Amino acid sequence: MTSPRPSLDATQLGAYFALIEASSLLKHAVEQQLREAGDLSYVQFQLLATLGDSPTGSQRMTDLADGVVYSRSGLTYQAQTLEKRDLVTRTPSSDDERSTTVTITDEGRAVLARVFPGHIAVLDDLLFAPLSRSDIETLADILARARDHMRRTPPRSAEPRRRKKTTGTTQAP
Amino acid sequence: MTSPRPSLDATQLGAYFALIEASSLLKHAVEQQLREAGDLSYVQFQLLATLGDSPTGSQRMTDLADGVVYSRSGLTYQAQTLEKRDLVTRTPSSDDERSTTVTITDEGRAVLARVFPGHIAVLDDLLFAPLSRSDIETLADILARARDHMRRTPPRSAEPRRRKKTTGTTQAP
DNA sequence: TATTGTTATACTCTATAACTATA
DNA sequence: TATAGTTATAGAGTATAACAATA
Repeated sequence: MTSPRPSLDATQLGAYFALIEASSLLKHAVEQQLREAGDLSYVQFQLLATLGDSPTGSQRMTDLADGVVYSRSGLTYQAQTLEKRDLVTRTPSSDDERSTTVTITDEGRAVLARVFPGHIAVLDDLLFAPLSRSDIETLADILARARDHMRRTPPRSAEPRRRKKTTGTTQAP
Repeated sequence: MTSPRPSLDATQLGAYFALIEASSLLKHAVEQQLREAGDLSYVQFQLLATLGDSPTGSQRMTDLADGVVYSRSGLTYQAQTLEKRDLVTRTPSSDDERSTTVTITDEGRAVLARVFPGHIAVLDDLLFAPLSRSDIETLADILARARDHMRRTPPRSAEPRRRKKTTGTTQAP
């Protein structure tokens, strides 16, 4: 199936560790800033930012879950939390009664606006400061390719929630 | 203090998102593999791997915490969990009675060995597959610089646990 | 007094499974 | 029957603060 895997070489190990450590340190710092500036967790920020980016300010739950969160119940939990704070509203979709449309409120946008400057400052200070312009471009290019590949490659067993077209032959146990 | 921060440009945003998303997807996949293959969380794996790498198979709690975990109580919790499973032992340090020395056991090494092949397979399939040799080298270089910078730049307020040398003038409240 | 580590505790987050309702 | 979402629930993980013991 997959060829022999003796081990990783030094370069690969270095890339792996650097990726994990850098993202972990960055996320930690960002989480702290988001908590202080707007009492938001990272996931909550991601949800608000996703909605804020959308032209309508709205998204279906499932689409939100695909982008940000990994389980549906987890998203329900976060959506409830945000709704309690009046940062989003949830309404039944008009076209498909099963769906719920989540919409960012003015207050939600206000929190985003309050949080953004510090957020950017953290990124500038921590991530971009030691990198050249071309470093950043290269980084974006390489990691985007890796990310796109990962999105295309579902974790071995766990089949994707969202089956594009039932290929049919998946008749196993 | 810090100069005006209008916003991030497209490249910066791309690099930031790609970093967060790629690392998040990768970590998720790795966590699943570690859980299935050895019933380990990522932090637990990091702790075991750190100990396994050490020439003596041992580390002081504080040194472990510095490298892997963020709060000391969090490390105590994880160390207890690992000790219950006989994957590590904890003993008072001989030189400094306050310290605890954590040591990986044979069984801990066995779990590591059981988990490694799959771990590497996930990295190969998900992270390295879409990247060229030189991509990987470049990635390692850039992210290592970013990581080192972040380690040197403590989050604005929270002073580092480990004060190198008391600069003295910190005479506040 | 400062440092190392543990404990008690509270809270956030996530996931699984069962359930409802609509398509 | 399949899909969208919620609920109940349980478990893992983390952090804060108070504490004990040693330096």
